[in-house]
Amino acid sequence: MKLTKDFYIRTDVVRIAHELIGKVLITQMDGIYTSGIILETEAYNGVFDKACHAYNGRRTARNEVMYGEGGNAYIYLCYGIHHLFNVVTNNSGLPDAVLIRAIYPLDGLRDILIRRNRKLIDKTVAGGPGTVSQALGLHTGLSGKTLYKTPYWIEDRKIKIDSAAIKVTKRIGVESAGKDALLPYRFVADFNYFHKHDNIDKFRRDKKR
DNA sequence: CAAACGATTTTCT
DNA sequence: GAAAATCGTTTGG
Repeated sequence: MKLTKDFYIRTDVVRIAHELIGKVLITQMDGIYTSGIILETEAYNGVFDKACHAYNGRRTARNEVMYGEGGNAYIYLCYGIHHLFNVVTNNSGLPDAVLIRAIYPLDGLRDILIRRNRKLIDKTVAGGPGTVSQALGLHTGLSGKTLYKTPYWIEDRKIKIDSAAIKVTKRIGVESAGKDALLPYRFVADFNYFHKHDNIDKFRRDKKR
């Protein structure tokens, strides 16, 4: 079932980042349906978090959507090349977000491979925040839309993950955030946890692949 | 208005 | 493992 407002507007962004592991991120646009199981996330704790775009209340045209109500997506361009997809959380005025850093490709594998210019599904197809967006067709032009309907949303398909299989670490690429760079805000499940899953097919909606 | 800088990925050695 | 690619956003003068 599709996640609704009550999931996103909660105040504990770290908990939400943890809970998003194992949920399914879906895009549907131009007649193409693609999805993946969320494998890796990072929490960005609003104005208190030096690694967050909204640290100390910084508010610009780019990050404005972070200040809106939880349940919208914040997509921005990183390093001039990569489109990074974030889930905005918390209530209006509290700019928290969760960066989706990796997925396990689930539906629309043919289209995902075409978008990524690859031949086979492996952990490099959508194993980083930039490649997640490329695999699912996400880009900055889609920033600020609601996660309750197309072109993108998140579902709970009741995929069970052993809690011991979710690693907690410091975040990637935020060294300049001082002591905040050490916070345990990153959650990771291994690609192979699903790739070797006996019954992964039952979680697919696109049975043809 | 100029310059530096990224919540990264790919390629080449 | 190092280095290039690449450009909108932010910052400084």
